[in-house]
Amino acid sequence: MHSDATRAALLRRLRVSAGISEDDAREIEALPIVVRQFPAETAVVRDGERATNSCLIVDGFCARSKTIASGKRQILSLHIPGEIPDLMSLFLHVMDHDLSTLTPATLGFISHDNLQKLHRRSPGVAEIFWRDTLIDAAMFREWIVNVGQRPTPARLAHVMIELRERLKLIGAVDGNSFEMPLTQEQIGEALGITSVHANRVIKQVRQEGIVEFNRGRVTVLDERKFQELADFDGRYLHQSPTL
Amino acid sequence: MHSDATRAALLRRLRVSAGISEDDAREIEALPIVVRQFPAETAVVRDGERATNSCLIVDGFCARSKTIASGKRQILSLHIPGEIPDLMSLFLHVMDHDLSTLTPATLGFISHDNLQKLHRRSPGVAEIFWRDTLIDAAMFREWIVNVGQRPTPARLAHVMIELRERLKLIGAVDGNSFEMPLTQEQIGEALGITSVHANRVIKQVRQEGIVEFNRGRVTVLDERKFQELADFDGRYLHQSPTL
DNA sequence: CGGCGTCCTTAACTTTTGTTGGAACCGGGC
DNA sequence: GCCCGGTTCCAACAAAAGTTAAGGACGCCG
Repeated sequence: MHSDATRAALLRRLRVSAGISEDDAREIEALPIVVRQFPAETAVVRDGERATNSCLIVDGFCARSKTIASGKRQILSLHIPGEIPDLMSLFLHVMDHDLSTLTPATLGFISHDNLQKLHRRSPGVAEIFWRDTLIDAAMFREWIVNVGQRPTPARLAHVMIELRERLKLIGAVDGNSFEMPLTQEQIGEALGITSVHANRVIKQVRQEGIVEFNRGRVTVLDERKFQELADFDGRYLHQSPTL
Repeated sequence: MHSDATRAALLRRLRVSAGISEDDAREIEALPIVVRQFPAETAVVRDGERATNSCLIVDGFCARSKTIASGKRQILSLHIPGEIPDLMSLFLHVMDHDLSTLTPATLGFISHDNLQKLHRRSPGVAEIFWRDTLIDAAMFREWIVNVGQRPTPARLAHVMIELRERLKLIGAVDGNSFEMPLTQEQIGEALGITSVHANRVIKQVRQEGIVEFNRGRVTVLDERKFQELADFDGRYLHQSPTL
Protein backbone atom coordinates (compact mmCIF):
# COMPACT_ATOMS: atom_id res chain seq x y z
CA MET A 1 0.00 0.00 0.00
CA HIS A 2 1.05 3.59 -0.53
CA SER A 3 2.22 4.76 2.85
CA ASP A 4 3.50 8.28 2.39
CA ALA A 5 5.66 10.19 4.83
CA THR A 6 2.74 12.39 5.87
CA ARG A 7 1.04 9.56 7.72
CA ALA A 8 4.13 7.58 8.73
CA ALA A 9 4.56 8.94 12.25
CA LEU A 10 0.81 8.75 12.92
CA LEU A 11 0.58 5.12 11.90
CA ARG A 12 3.72 4.21 13.77
CA ARG A 13 2.35 5.77 16.90
CA LEU A 14 -1.08 4.17 16.57
CA ARG A 15 0.41 0.76 15.89
CA VAL A 16 2.44 0.82 19.09
CA SER A 17 0.00 2.64 21.26
CA ALA A 18 -3.42 1.56 20.04
CA GLY A 19 -2.89 -1.82 18.39
CA ILE A 20 -4.44 -0.77 15.12
CA SER A 21 -5.62 -3.37 12.60
CA GLU A 22 -4.40 -3.48 9.00
CA ASP A 23 -7.87 -2.57 7.72
CA ASP A 24 -7.96 0.45 9.99
CA ALA A 25 -4.49 1.45 8.88
CA ARG A 26 -5.65 1.35 5.28
CA GLU A 27 -8.61 3.56 6.12
CA ILE A 28 -6.32 6.09 7.70
CA GLU A 29 -3.95 5.97 4.77
CA ALA A 30 -6.86 6.85 2.52
CA LEU A 31 -7.82 9.96 4.51
CA PRO A 32 -7.44 13.13 2.44
CA ILE A 33 -4.85 15.37 4.08
CA VAL A 34 -3.86 18.86 3.03
CA VAL A 35 -0.28 19.66 3.93
CA ARG A 36 0.96 23.14 4.78
CA GLN A 37 4.18 24.64 6.09
CA PHE A 38 4.25 26.92 9.14
CA PRO A 39 7.07 29.08 10.51
CA ALA A 40 8.15 28.77 14.13
CA GLU A 41 6.11 30.50 16.84
CA THR A 42 2.93 30.78 14.81
CA ALA A 43 -0.67 30.26 15.80
CA VAL A 44 -2.32 27.34 14.00
CA VAL A 45 -5.74 27.67 15.64
CA ARG A 46 -6.71 30.28 18.20
CA ASP A 47 -8.82 30.21 21.32
CA GLY A 48 -12.37 31.14 20.33
CA GLU A 49 -12.05 30.11 16.69
CA ARG A 50 -14.39 27.62 15.13
CA ALA A 51 -12.50 24.70 13.64
CA THR A 52 -13.51 22.66 10.60
CA ASN A 53 -10.28 20.70 10.36
CA SER A 54 -8.02 18.85 12.70
CA CYS A 55 -4.33 19.04 12.31
CA LEU A 56 -1.78 16.23 12.10
CA ILE A 57 1.79 17.16 12.93
CA VAL A 58 3.92 15.78 10.13
CA ASP A 59 7.14 17.43 11.20
CA GLY A 60 8.17 19.88 13.93
CA PHE A 61 6.97 20.69 17.43
CA CYS A 62 3.76 22.35 18.61
CA ALA A 63 2.27 23.41 21.94
CA ARG A 64 -1.18 24.09 23.28
CA SER A 65 -1.71 26.99 25.66
CA LYS A 66 -4.23 29.31 27.26
CA THR A 67 -3.78 32.96 28.11
CA ILE A 68 -5.65 34.52 31.03
CA ALA A 69 -6.94 38.07 31.41
CA SER A 70 -3.78 39.27 33.16
CA GLY A 71 -1.81 38.19 30.10
CA LYS A 72 -0.10 35.24 31.72
CA ARG A 73 0.15 32.19 29.51
CA GLN A 74 0.05 28.55 30.52
CA ILE A 75 1.39 25.84 28.25
CA LEU A 76 -0.86 22.78 28.49
CA SER A 77 0.99 20.22 26.41
CA LEU A 78 3.76 19.72 23.91
CA HIS A 79 3.18 17.91 20.64
CA ILE A 80 5.36 15.98 18.25
CA PRO A 81 5.03 14.42 14.80
CA GLY A 82 2.31 11.79 14.48
CA GLU A 83 -0.01 13.52 16.93
CA ILE A 84 -3.30 15.31 16.24
CA PRO A 85 -3.39 17.89 19.03
CA ASP A 86 -6.77 19.38 18.11
CA LEU A 87 -8.67 16.19 17.41
CA MET A 88 -11.05 17.39 20.12
CA SER A 89 -12.32 20.15 17.84
CA LEU A 90 -14.21 17.43 15.93
CA PHE A 91 -16.92 17.61 18.61
CA LEU A 92 -15.94 20.75 20.54
CA HIS A 93 -16.10 23.04 17.57
CA VAL A 94 -15.06 26.28 19.13
CA MET A 95 -11.54 26.17 20.46
CA ASP A 96 -10.98 26.80 24.16
CA HIS A 97 -7.22 27.19 23.80
CA ASP A 98 -4.49 28.02 21.29
CA LEU A 99 -2.49 25.63 19.20
CA SER A 100 0.79 27.01 17.88
CA THR A 101 4.06 25.88 16.42
CA LEU A 102 7.25 25.96 18.45
CA THR A 103 9.55 25.22 15.51
CA PRO A 104 9.03 25.51 11.78
CA ALA A 105 6.51 22.74 11.15
CA THR A 106 4.73 20.90 8.40
CA LEU A 107 1.13 20.22 9.32
CA GLY A 108 -1.52 18.08 7.66
CA PHE A 109 -5.14 19.19 7.82
CA ILE A 110 -7.94 16.64 7.90
CA SER A 111 -11.48 17.91 7.44
CA HIS A 112 -14.01 17.11 10.13
CA ASP A 113 -16.39 15.95 7.42
CA ASN A 114 -13.99 13.27 6.31
CA LEU A 115 -13.27 12.23 9.89
CA GLN A 116 -16.99 11.92 10.64
CA LYS A 117 -17.53 9.82 7.53
CA LEU A 118 -14.64 7.59 8.46
CA HIS A 119 -16.06 7.07 11.94
CA ARG A 120 -19.43 6.03 10.55
CA ARG A 121 -17.78 3.67 8.11
CA SER A 122 -15.35 2.19 10.58
CA PRO A 123 -16.22 2.19 14.29
CA GLY A 124 -12.82 0.66 14.99
CA VAL A 125 -11.06 3.79 13.81
CA ALA A 126 -13.48 5.89 15.82
CA GLU A 127 -12.50 3.97 18.94
CA ILE A 128 -8.83 4.44 18.23
CA PHE A 129 -9.27 8.17 17.88
CA TRP A 130 -11.50 8.31 20.93
CA ARG A 131 -8.85 6.47 22.89
CA ASP A 132 -6.33 8.99 21.64
CA THR A 133 -8.33 11.91 23.02
CA LEU A 134 -8.65 10.03 26.30
CA ILE A 135 -4.88 9.68 26.53
CA ASP A 136 -4.69 13.38 25.85
CA ALA A 137 -6.90 13.92 28.89
CA ALA A 138 -4.73 11.58 30.95
CA MET A 139 -1.73 13.70 30.08
CA PHE A 140 -3.58 16.80 31.23
CA ARG A 141 -4.32 15.11 34.55
CA GLU A 142 -0.66 14.39 35.07
CA TRP A 143 0.20 17.95 34.03
CA ILE A 144 -2.14 19.25 36.76
CA VAL A 145 -0.33 17.13 39.31
CA ASN A 146 3.00 18.35 38.03
CA VAL A 147 2.12 22.01 38.29
CA GLY A 148 0.11 21.61 41.48
CA GLN A 149 2.24 19.39 43.66
CA ARG A 150 5.78 18.76 42.52
CA PRO A 151 8.78 20.87 43.54
CA THR A 152 9.97 22.88 40.54
CA PRO A 153 13.04 20.77 39.69
CA ALA A 154 10.80 17.71 39.62
CA ARG A 155 8.35 19.54 37.36
CA LEU A 156 11.08 20.24 34.87
CA ALA A 157 12.37 16.68 34.92
CA HIS A 158 8.87 15.29 34.61
CA VAL A 159 7.99 17.31 31.53
CA MET A 160 11.30 16.29 30.00
CA ILE A 161 10.77 12.59 30.63
CA GLU A 162 7.20 12.67 29.37
CA LEU A 163 8.39 14.24 26.16
CA ARG A 164 11.20 11.73 25.83
CA GLU A 165 8.90 8.74 26.29
CA ARG A 166 6.63 10.04 23.58
CA LEU A 167 9.54 10.82 21.26
CA LYS A 168 10.73 7.24 21.69
CA LEU A 169 7.49 6.01 20.10
CA ILE A 170 8.34 7.75 16.87
CA GLY A 171 12.04 6.97 17.08
CA ALA A 172 13.14 10.53 17.76
CA VAL A 173 15.41 9.98 20.78
CA ASP A 174 19.11 9.95 20.05
CA GLY A 175 20.94 8.11 22.82
CA ASN A 176 20.81 10.23 25.94
CA SER A 177 19.62 13.36 24.23
CA PHE A 178 16.51 14.64 22.49
CA GLU A 179 14.93 17.83 21.22
CA MET A 180 12.84 20.06 23.43
CA PRO A 181 12.69 23.32 21.52
CA LEU A 182 11.48 25.68 24.24
CA THR A 183 12.98 28.91 25.48
CA GLN A 184 13.35 29.31 29.23
CA GLU A 185 10.39 31.66 29.08
CA GLN A 186 8.30 28.86 27.58
CA ILE A 187 9.58 26.35 30.10
CA GLY A 188 8.37 28.69 32.79
CA GLU A 189 4.98 28.86 31.13
CA ALA A 190 4.84 25.08 31.03
CA LEU A 191 5.80 24.66 34.69
CA GLY A 192 3.76 27.52 36.10
CA ILE A 193 6.76 29.62 37.14
CA THR A 194 8.52 32.73 35.84
CA SER A 195 11.34 32.54 33.36
CA VAL A 196 13.91 33.67 35.91
CA HIS A 197 12.86 30.93 38.24
CA ALA A 198 12.98 28.49 35.33
CA ASN A 199 16.55 29.64 34.83
CA ARG A 200 17.36 28.97 38.49
CA VAL A 201 15.92 25.49 38.27
CA ILE A 202 17.77 24.65 35.07
CA LYS A 203 20.96 25.93 36.63
CA GLN A 204 20.39 23.75 39.66
CA VAL A 205 19.83 20.45 37.82
CA ARG A 206 22.79 21.26 35.63
CA GLN A 207 25.05 21.89 38.61
CA GLU A 208 23.90 18.66 40.21
CA GLY A 209 25.07 16.88 37.07
CA ILE A 210 21.63 15.48 36.32
CA VAL A 211 20.69 16.99 32.99
CA GLU A 212 21.91 19.58 30.52
CA PHE A 213 19.57 21.84 28.61
CA ASN A 214 20.90 23.86 25.77
CA ARG A 215 19.38 25.55 22.78
CA GLY A 216 16.31 23.35 22.78
CA ARG A 217 18.10 20.09 23.39
CA VAL A 218 18.05 17.97 26.54
CA THR A 219 21.02 15.76 27.40
CA VAL A 220 20.65 13.42 30.32
CA LEU A 221 23.84 13.13 32.37
CA ASP A 222 22.70 10.93 35.23
CA GLU A 223 19.75 8.80 34.28
CA ARG A 224 19.17 7.40 37.78
CA LYS A 225 19.03 10.79 39.47
CA PHE A 226 16.94 12.11 36.61
CA GLN A 227 14.26 9.46 37.02
CA GLU A 228 14.29 9.79 40.76
CA LEU A 229 13.93 13.55 40.57
CA ALA A 230 11.07 13.38 38.07
CA ASP A 231 8.89 11.00 40.08
CA PHE A 232 7.82 9.64 36.71
CA ASP A 233 5.42 6.74 36.27
CA GLY A 234 4.54 6.36 32.61
CA ARG A 235 1.33 4.42 33.18
CA TYR A 236 -0.72 7.52 32.45
CA LEU A 237 0.55 7.55 28.87
CA HIS A 238 -1.36 4.30 28.30
CA GLN A 239 1.11 3.21 25.66
CA SER A 240 0.11 -0.43 25.87
CA PRO A 241 -3.19 -1.12 24.09
CA THR A 242 -3.66 -4.55 25.67
CA LEU A 243 -4.02 -3.18 29.18
CA MET B 1 -41.56 6.09 29.10
CA HIS B 2 -40.17 4.92 32.43
CA SER B 3 -37.72 7.61 33.45
CA ASP B 4 -36.43 6.67 36.89
CA ALA B 5 -34.59 8.96 39.28
CA THR B 6 -31.32 7.12 38.66
CA ARG B 7 -30.99 8.56 35.16
CA ALA B 8 -32.80 11.85 35.70
CA ALA B 9 -29.77 14.06 36.34
CA LEU B 10 -27.79 12.41 33.53
CA LEU B 11 -30.54 12.97 30.97
CA ARG B 12 -31.15 16.49 32.15
CA ARG B 13 -27.51 17.30 31.76
CA LEU B 14 -27.19 15.68 28.33
CA ARG B 15 -30.31 17.40 27.06
CA VAL B 16 -28.96 20.84 27.92
CA SER B 17 -25.33 20.23 27.16
CA ALA B 18 -25.35 17.76 24.27
CA GLY B 19 -28.70 18.23 22.54
CA ILE B 20 -29.63 14.59 22.80
CA SER B 21 -32.39 13.15 20.60
CA GLU B 22 -35.44 11.33 22.00
CA ASP B 23 -34.27 8.05 20.48
CA ASP B 24 -30.91 8.40 22.16
CA ALA B 25 -32.57 9.28 25.43
CA ARG B 26 -34.61 6.09 25.21
CA GLU B 27 -31.45 4.07 24.61
CA ILE B 28 -29.85 5.56 27.67
CA GLU B 29 -32.97 4.92 29.73
CA ALA B 30 -32.72 1.28 28.76
CA LEU B 31 -29.12 0.91 29.96
CA PRO B 32 -28.84 -1.57 32.83
CA ILE B 33 -27.50 0.23 35.90
CA VAL B 34 -26.59 -1.31 39.24
CA VAL B 35 -27.04 1.13 42.10
CA ARG B 36 -24.95 1.09 45.25
CA GLN B 37 -24.56 3.35 48.29
CA PHE B 38 -21.17 4.66 49.40
CA PRO B 39 -20.18 6.42 52.62
CA ALA B 40 -18.35 9.76 52.50
CA GLU B 41 -14.60 9.81 51.85
CA THR B 42 -14.47 6.39 50.24
CA ALA B 43 -12.53 5.19 47.21
CA VAL B 44 -14.77 4.08 44.35
CA VAL B 45 -11.98 3.08 41.96
CA ARG B 46 -8.28 3.32 42.68
CA ASP B 47 -5.27 4.30 40.65
CA GLY B 48 -3.86 1.15 39.05
CA GLU B 49 -7.09 -0.82 39.18
CA ARG B 50 -8.62 -2.33 36.08
CA ALA B 51 -12.18 -1.14 35.58
CA THR B 52 -15.01 -3.08 33.97
CA ASN B 53 -17.72 -0.58 34.85
CA SER B 54 -18.19 3.12 34.67
CA CYS B 55 -19.94 4.96 37.41
CA LEU B 56 -22.84 7.40 37.18
CA ILE B 57 -23.27 9.71 40.14
CA VAL B 58 -26.92 9.53 41.11
CA ASP B 59 -26.60 11.53 44.30
CA GLY B 60 -23.74 13.10 46.26
CA PHE B 61 -20.36 14.57 45.37
CA CYS B 62 -17.18 12.86 44.15
CA ALA B 63 -13.64 13.93 43.31
CA ARG B 64 -10.84 12.59 41.21
CA SER B 65 -7.27 12.83 42.46
CA LYS B 66 -3.72 11.58 42.08
CA THR B 67 -1.19 11.02 44.84
CA ILE B 68 2.53 11.38 44.15
CA ALA B 69 5.41 9.50 45.72
CA SER B 70 5.97 12.11 48.42
CA GLY B 71 2.39 11.54 49.57
CA LYS B 72 1.02 14.85 48.32
CA ARG B 73 -2.38 14.64 46.73
CA GLN B 74 -3.80 16.71 43.89
CA ILE B 75 -7.52 16.95 43.30
CA LEU B 76 -8.18 16.99 39.55
CA SER B 77 -11.91 17.59 39.37
CA LEU B 78 -15.11 17.66 41.36
CA HIS B 79 -18.16 15.71 40.26
CA ILE B 80 -21.87 16.06 40.80
CA PRO B 81 -25.01 14.03 40.09
CA GLY B 82 -25.60 13.23 36.42
CA GLU B 83 -21.89 12.92 35.61
CA ILE B 84 -19.89 9.79 34.76
CA PRO B 85 -16.43 10.69 36.05
CA ASP B 86 -14.73 7.49 34.95
CA LEU B 87 -16.25 7.12 31.51
CA MET B 88 -12.67 7.17 30.25
CA SER B 89 -12.05 3.72 31.74
CA LEU B 90 -14.14 2.34 28.86
CA PHE B 91 -11.03 2.57 26.68
CA LEU B 92 -8.30 3.29 29.22
CA HIS B 93 -8.91 0.19 31.26
CA VAL B 94 -6.37 0.62 33.99
CA MET B 95 -7.05 3.69 36.09
CA ASP B 96 -4.39 6.39 36.26
CA HIS B 97 -6.04 8.20 39.18
CA ASP B 98 -8.44 7.71 42.07
CA LEU B 99 -12.15 8.34 42.09
CA SER B 100 -13.65 8.79 45.53
CA THR B 101 -16.73 10.11 47.24
CA LEU B 102 -16.67 13.40 49.11
CA THR B 103 -20.10 12.97 50.69
CA PRO B 104 -22.25 9.89 51.20
CA ALA B 105 -23.24 9.05 47.64
CA THR B 106 -25.43 6.76 45.60
CA LEU B 107 -23.66 5.57 42.49
CA GLY B 108 -24.93 3.66 39.48
CA PHE B 109 -22.58 1.23 37.76
CA ILE B 110 -22.80 0.64 34.01
CA SER B 111 -20.84 -2.26 32.56
CA HIS B 112 -18.39 -1.52 29.79
CA ASP B 113 -19.89 -4.40 27.82
CA ASN B 114 -23.27 -2.71 27.77
CA LEU B 115 -21.74 0.63 26.90
CA GLN B 116 -19.81 -0.89 23.99
CA LYS B 117 -22.93 -2.59 22.70
CA LEU B 118 -24.87 0.63 22.93
CA HIS B 119 -22.17 2.48 20.99
CA ARG B 120 -22.28 -0.07 18.18
CA ARG B 121 -26.04 0.08 18.08
CA SER B 122 -26.29 3.82 18.24
CA PRO B 123 -23.37 5.94 17.01
CA GLY B 124 -25.27 9.05 18.10
CA VAL B 125 -24.98 8.01 21.73
CA ALA B 126 -21.32 7.19 21.21
CA GLU B 127 -20.74 10.72 19.97
CA ILE B 128 -22.54 12.20 22.94
CA PHE B 129 -20.40 10.24 25.35
CA TRP B 130 -17.27 11.02 23.38
CA ARG B 131 -18.16 14.68 23.53
CA ASP B 132 -18.62 14.31 27.27
CA THR B 133 -15.09 12.97 27.73
CA LEU B 134 -13.81 15.85 25.59
CA ILE B 135 -15.50 18.36 27.87
CA ASP B 136 -13.87 16.53 30.74
CA ALA B 137 -10.52 17.17 29.08
CA ALA B 138 -11.42 20.83 28.53
CA MET B 139 -12.06 21.14 32.25
CA PHE B 140 -8.65 19.66 32.98
CA ARG B 141 -7.05 22.22 30.69
CA GLU B 142 -8.70 25.03 32.59
CA TRP B 143 -7.69 23.41 35.88
CA ILE B 144 -4.06 23.46 34.72
CA VAL B 145 -4.33 27.17 33.99
CA ASN B 146 -5.93 27.74 37.36
CA VAL B 147 -3.21 25.98 39.32
CA GLY B 148 -0.41 27.21 37.09
CA GLN B 149 -1.14 30.89 36.59
CA ARG B 150 -3.83 32.40 38.76
CA PRO B 151 -3.19 34.05 42.13
CA THR B 152 -4.56 31.85 44.90
CA PRO B 153 -7.71 33.87 45.68
CA ALA B 154 -8.61 33.70 41.98
CA ARG B 155 -8.00 29.95 42.00
CA LEU B 156 -10.47 29.51 44.80
CA ALA B 157 -13.10 31.69 43.16
CA HIS B 158 -12.61 29.96 39.84
CA VAL B 159 -13.14 26.48 41.20
CA MET B 160 -16.23 27.73 43.02
CA ILE B 161 -17.75 29.32 39.92
CA GLU B 162 -17.02 26.30 37.75
CA LEU B 163 -18.79 24.09 40.25
CA ARG B 164 -21.71 26.50 40.44
CA GLU B 165 -22.16 26.65 36.68
CA ARG B 166 -22.28 22.89 36.52
CA LEU B 167 -24.66 22.65 39.48
CA LYS B 168 -26.98 25.06 37.67
CA LEU B 169 -27.41 22.52 34.86
CA ILE B 170 -28.96 20.03 37.27
CA GLY B 171 -30.86 22.68 39.21
CA ALA B 172 -28.77 22.41 42.36
CA VAL B 173 -28.02 26.08 42.99
CA ASP B 174 -30.15 27.75 45.63
CA GLY B 175 -30.12 31.51 45.08
CA ASN B 176 -26.69 32.83 45.96
CA SER B 177 -25.50 29.67 47.65
CA PHE B 178 -24.58 26.12 46.72
CA GLU B 179 -22.89 23.04 48.14
CA MET B 180 -19.16 22.53 47.89
CA PRO B 181 -18.47 19.81 50.42
CA LEU B 182 -14.69 20.09 50.79
CA THR B 183 -12.59 20.57 53.89
CA GLN B 184 -9.96 23.28 53.77
CA GLU B 185 -7.41 20.51 53.43
CA GLN B 186 -9.16 19.33 50.27
CA ILE B 187 -9.48 22.86 48.94
CA GLY B 188 -5.75 23.13 49.32
CA GLU B 189 -5.33 19.90 47.39
CA ALA B 190 -7.55 21.24 44.63
CA LEU B 191 -5.71 24.56 44.35
CA GLY B 192 -2.18 23.22 44.73
CA ILE B 193 -1.55 24.91 48.07
CA THR B 194 -1.34 23.80 51.70
CA SER B 195 -4.35 23.77 53.97
CA VAL B 196 -3.05 26.65 56.07
CA HIS B 197 -2.61 28.74 53.00
CA ALA B 198 -6.09 27.72 51.86
CA ASN B 199 -7.32 29.01 55.19
CA ARG B 200 -5.54 32.32 54.65
CA VAL B 201 -7.13 32.70 51.23
CA ILE B 202 -10.61 31.85 52.46
CA LYS B 203 -10.19 34.31 55.29
CA GLN B 204 -9.16 36.98 52.84
CA VAL B 205 -12.10 36.64 50.43
CA ARG B 206 -14.41 36.49 53.42
CA GLN B 207 -13.00 39.70 54.90
CA GLU B 208 -13.29 41.42 51.55
CA GLY B 209 -16.98 40.59 51.63
CA ILE B 210 -16.84 38.58 48.41
CA VAL B 211 -17.84 35.08 49.41
CA GLU B 212 -18.52 33.03 52.52
CA PHE B 213 -17.50 29.41 52.84
CA ASN B 214 -18.83 27.40 55.70
CA ARG B 215 -19.22 23.73 56.38
CA GLY B 216 -19.18 22.79 52.73
CA ARG B 217 -21.44 25.56 51.52
CA VAL B 218 -20.52 28.58 49.42
CA THR B 219 -22.52 31.81 49.76
CA VAL B 220 -21.73 34.57 47.33
CA LEU B 221 -21.89 37.99 48.95
CA ASP B 222 -20.73 40.22 46.12
CA GLU B 223 -21.37 38.67 42.74
CA ARG B 224 -19.53 41.33 40.76
CA LYS B 225 -16.34 41.14 42.77
CA PHE B 226 -16.61 37.36 42.77
CA GLN B 227 -16.73 37.12 38.98
CA GLU B 228 -13.99 39.66 38.58
CA LEU B 229 -11.75 37.84 41.01
CA ALA B 230 -12.32 34.46 39.38
CA ASP B 231 -11.41 35.54 35.84
CA PHE B 232 -14.05 33.04 34.74
CA ASP B 233 -15.01 32.45 31.13
CA GLY B 234 -17.36 29.49 30.90
CA ARG B 235 -16.74 28.77 27.23
CA TYR B 236 -14.52 25.83 28.14
CA LEU B 237 -17.50 24.03 29.66
CA HIS B 238 -18.98 23.77 26.16
CA GLN B 239 -22.48 23.77 27.55
CA SER B 240 -24.05 24.76 24.26
CA PRO B 241 -24.22 21.82 21.82
CA THR B 242 -24.95 23.99 18.79
CA LEU B 243 -21.61 25.77 18.92
C1' DC C 1 -22.89 15.67 79.52
C1' DG C 2 -18.16 14.96 79.02
C1' DG C 3 -14.45 13.49 76.17
C1' DC C 4 -12.46 12.81 71.72
C1' DG C 5 -11.47 13.63 67.14
C1' DT C 6 -11.67 16.45 63.17
C1' DC C 7 -11.52 20.68 61.30
C1' DC C 8 -10.69 25.46 61.53
C1' DT C 9 -7.92 29.25 62.91
C1' DT C 10 -3.88 31.78 63.86
C1' DA C 11 1.01 33.07 64.81
C1' DA C 12 6.05 32.95 64.05
C1' DC C 13 9.32 31.58 61.24
C1' DT C 14 11.53 29.52 56.90
C1' DT C 15 11.70 28.65 52.19
C1' DT C 16 10.33 29.31 47.68
C1' DT C 17 9.12 32.14 44.11
C1' DG C 18 8.38 36.62 41.87
C1' DT C 19 10.24 41.30 40.45
C1' DT C 20 13.34 44.38 38.65
C1' DG C 21 17.09 45.53 36.19
C1' DG C 22 21.16 44.74 34.06
C1' DA C 23 25.29 42.12 31.98
C1' DA C 24 26.96 38.48 29.04
C1' DC C 25 26.18 35.52 25.15
C1' DC C 26 24.96 34.06 20.62
C1' DG C 27 23.37 33.71 15.93
C1' DG C 28 21.88 35.94 11.81
C1' DG C 29 21.96 39.72 8.63
C1' DC C 30 24.58 43.45 6.57
C1' DG D 1 33.70 41.69 11.17
C1' DC D 2 30.17 44.02 13.57
C1' DC D 3 25.73 45.31 15.03
C1' DC D 4 21.17 43.88 16.63
C1' DG D 5 17.56 41.37 18.97
C1' DG D 6 16.53 37.75 21.53
C1' DT D 7 17.92 34.73 24.81
C1' DT D 8 20.43 33.32 28.91
C1' DC D 9 22.13 34.30 33.25
C1' DC D 10 22.46 36.55 37.58
C1' DA D 11 21.98 39.41 41.84
C1' DA D 12 19.26 42.01 45.29
C1' DC D 13 15.18 42.62 47.13
C1' DA D 14 9.98 41.82 47.83
C1' DA D 15 6.11 38.95 48.08
C1' DA D 16 3.86 34.57 48.36
C1' DA D 17 3.56 30.18 50.20
C1' DG D 18 5.21 26.30 53.21
C1' DT D 19 6.18 24.58 58.02
C1' DT D 20 5.39 23.90 62.62
C1' DA D 21 2.91 24.28 66.48
C1' DA D 22 -0.88 25.20 69.22
C1' DG D 23 -5.52 26.85 70.79
C1' DG D 24 -10.48 26.84 69.85
C1' DA D 25 -14.94 25.34 67.76
C1' DC D 26 -17.94 21.84 66.80
C1' DG D 27 -20.24 17.56 66.34
C1' DC D 28 -20.48 12.77 67.62
C1' DC D 29 -20.50 8.98 70.60
C1' DG D 30 -20.23 6.64 74.82
